[in-house]
Amino acid sequence: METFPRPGVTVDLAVLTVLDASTDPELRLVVQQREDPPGTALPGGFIRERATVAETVADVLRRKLGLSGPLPTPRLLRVFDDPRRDTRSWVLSVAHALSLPEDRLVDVPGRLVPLTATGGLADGTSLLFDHDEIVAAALADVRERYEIRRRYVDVHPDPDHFLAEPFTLHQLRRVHEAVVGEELHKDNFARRMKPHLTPVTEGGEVARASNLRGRPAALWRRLYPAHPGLARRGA
Amino acid sequence: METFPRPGVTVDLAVLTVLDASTDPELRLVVQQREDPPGTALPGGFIRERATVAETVADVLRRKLGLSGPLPTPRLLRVFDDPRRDTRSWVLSVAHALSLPEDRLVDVPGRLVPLTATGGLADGTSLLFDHDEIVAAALADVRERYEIRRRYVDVHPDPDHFLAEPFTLHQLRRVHEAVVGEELHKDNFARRMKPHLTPVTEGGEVARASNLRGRPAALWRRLYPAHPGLARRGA
DNA sequence: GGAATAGTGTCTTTCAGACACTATCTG
DNA sequence: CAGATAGTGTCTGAAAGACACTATTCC
Repeated sequence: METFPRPGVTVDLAVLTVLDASTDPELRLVVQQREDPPGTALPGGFIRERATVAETVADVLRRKLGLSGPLPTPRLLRVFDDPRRDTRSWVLSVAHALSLPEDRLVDVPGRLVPLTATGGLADGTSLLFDHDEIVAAALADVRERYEIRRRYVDVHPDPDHFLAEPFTLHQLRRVHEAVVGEELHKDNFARRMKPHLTPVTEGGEVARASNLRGRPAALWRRLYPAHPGLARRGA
Repeated sequence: METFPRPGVTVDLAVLTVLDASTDPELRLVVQQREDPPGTALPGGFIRERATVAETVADVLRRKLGLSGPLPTPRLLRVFDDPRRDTRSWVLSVAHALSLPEDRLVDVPGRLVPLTATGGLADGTSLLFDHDEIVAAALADVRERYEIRRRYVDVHPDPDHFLAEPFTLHQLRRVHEAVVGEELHKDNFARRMKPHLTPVTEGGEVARASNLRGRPAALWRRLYPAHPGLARRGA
């Protein structure tokens, strides 16, 4: 078997969350400061010897973000392979998107930055390397799974579990709006989601949220544990 | 910057074509014999120093299949990363699918094998490494782009240009049936495709195929050069 | 005319999109 | 009661799926 020069292989993660999911939802991205080339970048790291991509993702989350325990399946975006993407060495990035609920990111080192409609950083700054491209791909990816305007496609109320259960249809709709970046009709949204939700009951009655004003909203749970889209691509 | 052991990185290609597209279409896959581990496998090769994935795909096509010139964009399936997928060394595979019309594969070294409905080889044999998984992913990928039973999704008459122009609606439907593996209604198929086709005219009249029997069918061309799905994922 | 293939009219069902209405809470 | 929020009835338009019919050719 021939031998060839081997590229460095890293995993870069676009970690997305929705802040204030139950009150005033906003999509955010985890970024961190780096020193080696100074600047802001996505968390990432090299694949260790004979490790899988999934193991490397877990490793980056633990070492760079202090996260351990069960994790949602990272979603492959694509391989970033411009030989000049890192000026120091030949490095491929196997870029992934990962969604986490806000409560898992409270003590994370780094910042949770808002995004523009096209996936840029809302403050107008740029990330190191080609990480801006990775973020744009991650935003497109998460929107595709939350986008509800399609038929014959699996609908899931909250594929990435951004919102804690139980929730009202209003809260769920606000989360969807924060992800897809546009407003949705409450009536059509409710009709679409209800087949995939189950009402929370309490003593035979439908449990209701205690609103400050107005009619209390019914509380719901997801019917399914996870969206098929959370599974690894092609697996 | 730290240094880490680096994996070998290969590109493996599931090259698909439709044989006899205009008469009796059948979806086929290119496989080749290997010696190093003896067996049947997909064409593939290592990424050369500071080459991109796209360059490596072109390199594999030229060296392994004798193909050069303009090529359709390969579609990333996923990264196959089981550390035991190649027993000899630690090798990642960046697996791609690529579709080519039959006429570009006439002199290709290797075999054009038919597939089962689930992406296995029709003769029941297995490919080396995890290449059976790659083939299943490639079949799912091409079917997704030919699948016509969806709304709000781009329809393209023949995204991968399996069928030479001009063609009849019957020929086009047979190609779709060969790809998706099920029969389609001719009336609904025609209604769906016509907005994306333009009739071939000859002296002001609609050109027609000279059938052996029955009413001659009108000839059509694609309206668009290529399907958006042919573009690289996330690009 | 008969066989064969091409092509269309149209009915039904489904569902997104939209509007307007009703229901139930607080103060 | 008014104000606010939750939730539903229903109309319209678009398109899939299906059936049956018409059209045009060769023999």
